[in-house]
Formats: sequence, C-alpha cells, structure tokens
Amino acid sequence: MSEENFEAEHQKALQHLTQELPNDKDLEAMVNVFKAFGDMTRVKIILALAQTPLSVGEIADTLGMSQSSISHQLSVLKQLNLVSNARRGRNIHYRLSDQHIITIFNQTKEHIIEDDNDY
Amino acid sequence: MSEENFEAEHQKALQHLTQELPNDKDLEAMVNVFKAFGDMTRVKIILALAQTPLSVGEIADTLGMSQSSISHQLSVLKQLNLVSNARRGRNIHYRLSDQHIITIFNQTKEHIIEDDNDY
DNA sequence: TGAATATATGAGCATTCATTCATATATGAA
DNA sequence: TTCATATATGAATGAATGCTCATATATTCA
Repeated sequence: MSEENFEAEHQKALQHLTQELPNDKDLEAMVNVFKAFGDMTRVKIILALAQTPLSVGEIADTLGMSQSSISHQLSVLKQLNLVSNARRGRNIHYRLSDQHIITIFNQTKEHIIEDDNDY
Repeated sequence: MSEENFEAEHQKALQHLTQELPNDKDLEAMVNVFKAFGDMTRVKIILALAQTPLSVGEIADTLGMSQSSISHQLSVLKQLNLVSNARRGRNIHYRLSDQHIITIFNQTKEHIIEDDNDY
C-alpha cells in the first residue's frame, strides 16, 4: 500500500473509531470480568473449580488461605455470575457457572507462551 | 453417578488439586494480562488499536483523555507485550502486538451475553 | 541551531481493593 | 433445644493503582 493510501485509510479509520467502540455499559461488564481475573487468589479459585466443585473450606485449605478471604472472593465471583453455589450436606459447594471461562484462560495462556515473556 | 461415587471422585480430585494448578510464576503472568484488561481506559485503547494503528495523541483525542494518562497506560500495555510501537514521522504509532487479544475479548463478550447480566 | 510539536516520566494524591479480625447466620448432630 | 461446624459479612487497614501536574526528552521544521 502506498503512503497516500495508508494515510487515507488511517484517516478514514480514525473518523469512525468512536462509533465502533462498544458503549460504556457493555464495556464495563467486560472490564469487571477481567478485573475478577486480575487477582491471584480468584484465578486460583477458578482453576481449582475447573477441576471439581468445592466447598469454601476445601478451597481455603487447598490454597492455604483464610476462610474469610475465600468467602469474600467467592462472593465477588458470584456477583459476576462466574460461579454458582449450592448447599450439599453441611457445606456449600461452588462450581464454575460457565465453560467460557476456561477458554478465556487458555487463550490467555497462549498469548503468554507465544510472547515468551516472563513477568 | 451414585452418591458414593461422587464422593470418591471428589476426594480423588481434591487430592490432586494442588499439583494441577500452574506454578505461581505462570499464574502471575496470566494475572498481569488480566489486570491490564481490567481497566476501562486500557480496554478502550486496545479496542481502538484493534481497528488501526494510532499515535498517542490520536488515542488521547479519541478517548477524550490527557496525553499523559494515555502515555502512562500505553507503557503498561507495552511492558506486557500487548502493544508495540514505532516512530512514524514525528509521531509514535502504537499497534496491537498479538491477535489473541481480540479473541480473548470476544470470548469474554460471549460469556457476558450468555449470562445476560447487566453490571 | 533554535523553536515548536510529540511523547515519556516522576512525584503526589485520591480511590480502589484484598486481607484480617471479630462476629453474625445457618445447618446438622446429639 | 443446645452445641459444634460451616459460611457470610462488616469495619478497619495497608497496598496497589489511575490520574494530574510539572517537566524532561526527542524529533521536525525553519
């Protein structure tokens, strides 16, 4: 592509940029999900639940963290419909509510692997 | 599945949980990417760059934000290898460095749509 | 070279947020 | 019903973070 065409295309894309962006409400829903994924504890919870439903106590023991901390984080994940829960005996078992989550995690892993970055 | 089998399977999964989780270093790389996606400004930058490479000033104008703010956020995205940059005339143009990013965004959008939640 | 433009960067500030601690609620067992 | 166990919740605190303001750096143009 010639220099002029590049510039013309660029200007055209620039003009339509704003209207191509999703509205703030939709964006915020997306950002909130990513925020939920942007915390080590919550990611570990999700990866654990990806293998089997677990009670609050089991998660806390597995991750070596306090019951309270896990419970707080589970409520964050639940509010975003990322997990659901159900009583089972005297415990409450949590499970992933959507298989998309794992797909998203895998895609992200691939991004990291391809980039070969090590943060 | 019977109640006993459920319990047996559950115990088995529980035992292997810890070793199935990725190590902390890999997890942190993933969490850092999600953290980057967990901010409205950065998401808007990424969605804009998904359409065309843009200079810092163009992004700032498009989003109606300060040059400084955008520059700071671009440096965050660059450190994570989510964007790359190159001088073009007197400007510096940024572009997405990986198409995975868009795939991840689309997956997330689908999660939100399916859940039909409205935060 | 000197002025103008574009971008980067550091410090300061306000806000968000993850954890802890104490305590409330709810269920099952005796 | 009473005790023990499991989970939830509210307040407090320290750390992380996004933006602004001021300024530094770098490139183009005259």
